[in-house]
This record gives sequence, structure tokens and C-alpha cells, in this order.
Amino acid sequence: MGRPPCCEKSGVKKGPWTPEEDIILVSYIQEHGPGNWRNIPTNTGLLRCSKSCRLRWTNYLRPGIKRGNFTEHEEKMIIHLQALLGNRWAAIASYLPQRTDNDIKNYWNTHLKKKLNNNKKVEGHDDRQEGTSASSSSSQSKIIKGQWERRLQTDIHTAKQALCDALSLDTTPNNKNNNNNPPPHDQDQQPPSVQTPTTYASSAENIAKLLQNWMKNSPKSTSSSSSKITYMSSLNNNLSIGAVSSSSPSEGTVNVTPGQGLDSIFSFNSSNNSDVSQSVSVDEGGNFSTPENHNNNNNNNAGIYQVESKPNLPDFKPENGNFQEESKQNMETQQVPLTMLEKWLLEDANAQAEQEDQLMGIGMGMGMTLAETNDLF
DNA sequence: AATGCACACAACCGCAGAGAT
DNA sequence: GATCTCTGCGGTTGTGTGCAT
Repeated sequence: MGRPPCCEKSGVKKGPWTPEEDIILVSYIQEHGPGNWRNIPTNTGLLRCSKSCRLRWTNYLRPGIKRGNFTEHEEKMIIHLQALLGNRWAAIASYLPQRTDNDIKNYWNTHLKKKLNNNKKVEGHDDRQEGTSASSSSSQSKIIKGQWERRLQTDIHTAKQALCDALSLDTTPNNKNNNNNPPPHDQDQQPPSVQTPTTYASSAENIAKLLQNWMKNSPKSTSSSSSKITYMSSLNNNLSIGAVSSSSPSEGTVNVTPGQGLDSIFSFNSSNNSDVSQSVSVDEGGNFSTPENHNNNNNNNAGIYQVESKPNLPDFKPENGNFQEESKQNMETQQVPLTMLEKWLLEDANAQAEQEDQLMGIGMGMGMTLAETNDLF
């Protein structure tokens, strides 16, 4: 039996998301948490298919997503993991928690695949199958066994992640829907205790960046007394953002008033290593303001964002799972005494750094020679 | 300045698995 | 057990942008 489409084909908007749509989506998720994607279009008035909402969230708006250029280390990791796991991008992404599978997939298709192909041409190697983890081994049973082992390894990793998530859920009672946080293993740069506070505010950061880009394109952004968002394309340099509201009176209607909700969403501090604070705020008239010298692109710092909370924000109560509360909870999580399992996980995280090196080694043994990978760089 | 091309990336599509009914 | 629904995943496409001609 065929599956019905996730949404009505008629009247569904496609194509790039506008900042307003992002705001509406984030506002809704902020209040209700991710999940129940099917209800989001009806509850928010978004003319988007539920699937599109989910993808937009997971690939772009979700907290903790690192955008911008891939580091050399990440690149190597991807190459080796691809050799190890094949095109299982989600599994690969689990080793690079701040990257989405879509991001990795795109990066592979646009950069690394060519790099490898060129490298193969130079070396005259032609035996490594593209898109699969297995090289053209002489023994098929070896391939099957290898694939099975690799899958098992990934499954173990996934199970550990699930355990990590479960632990964080235990300490954060309002995290029922918070399964979209990146996996706890961040072997890239940060120690496990630092990368924990991934917050919704980070997703506000993503939107803030987006808005800043948008405003760069439309420098004459103006305020308006309109109580509803009216999206004027950046072509006509006219931005009018007052409040996000939905025509749908049903439960979950997004209604953010100027100076309150949006302020809460877009005003935050970034405390990264350089202690550079960044903020995008909305004043009472619905105007956005940003620091002039804010570098909004290619921000590779996984900064810890804390929302500037205003004392009286009725729509953003803790039980609603708002940004600042979750951020607070995550911060508290760091101070929770370690349980045995947590200790084990921390040890595991430390061991994972070593595992990376081993992965490199395993990758070598699975169709990619040391020369092949090293010559890439 | 206009055109064509290549590239990068966001978004879409379809399938499959898992859980609910 | 059959069916329905939701979600995750990987492949592919569409579109914007920059560069070369």
C-alpha cells in the first residue's frame, strides 16, 4: 500500500525559507519542542510541508550546528569515516556532532569526492569503489564481514549516544523533545564538559546570522507598526517585522510581540574564547539591531550562547521549554555530580580521541592507503 | 555588459524502519 | 497481523553566486 503524501501538494510553498518562516518555526519549536511535525504547518500557518519544516530545523535551525568551512581535521575525519562506513552520512555525522549529515554529504559530493578522484587518477589507482566502504577485495566474505563489523561499530556508537542523551534527559526534566541536540561526543576540539550546553539560543544565533545576512542585503531595513510579518523581498529593501503571528487560532499559534518574544529570541551573548559578544536585538518597534563589526559568516566557534532573559516574558515560561531555561538547565547539567555511567562516558569521550587515530588506521586497512589519504593534504 | 559555465549548498523526493492503532 | 503515521536517511535536483569568456 502506498504511503500518502506527508502534506497536500496544493498550496504548499517550496523553495528557500524566508527569515520570517524561520522565526515562526523556531518560535513554535521553542514553545512546543521539536516533534509533531505534521501539526506545525497547521498550528503556525506556515505554508510548508511538515517534512520541510523538519528538514529546515534539523539541517539549519537546530541548535549547535556549526556552519562554514570544514577544518582540515574534519575533512580527514570525513574521508576516513566514508572509507569506513560508506555513504552512511548520518553515521558519519554522529562522529562530527556539529555537522549535519546533509552538510557532510554536500561537502563530500562537492569537495572530497573530486579530491579523491583526482588523487586516484594521479596515483593510477582505480580499485576503490566510490560510494561504498568496501574495496574490491578478493574475498566476498571478507567484504560482508567487514560491512557487518562496521555497521555493528556504528550501532554501538549510536547506542552510546542514546545513553548519553538519556543521561542528559534525566537531569533536564523539560527535555522530552530535546532529541535534536547534537550527539554528546565532540571529539573535535572541546572537552565533554564544555560542549554540553547546546541551547536553543544557538538556533537563535543561526537565525540571527541569517537575518544579519538578510539585512546586509537590505540595508534600508525599516520598522513598521504592522503587527504581522510582511515579507518583502530583499530586492525592494523593505523589511517590516513587527510580530510573528498566525492566522490560525488553534493551539500553538505563534504570537510574539515586539520587544518581548523576538527580543528573547534574537538577543543573546556569545561567550566564546575571544570573549566577543554578539547580539541581535529587537526593540519595541520591531527594529533589529546588530553590532556593526559582527562577523556573521563562517563562524566556526562553537560558542556558548546565553539568552538575555527579560524578567517578565509571559510567553516564555520555563515549562514551555524556552531558550534560556533550557540553557540554564544545560548549564546546571554540567555541575551535576558524575554518576558511574557519566564517568564511563567521559572516559569514553577521552578514549574517543584515541579512537579517531585508530579510525584513521582502520580506514587505511579498508581500501585506503596511508599514501592515498595523506597525499590529499 | 552580456552570456555561459561551474560550483556550492539548501531543499526536495522517495524509500524504509519503527511505533501506534 | 495489517494498516497507518511519523521520522530518519540517502540520493538527487534547483537555485543562487562567482568566474571566465
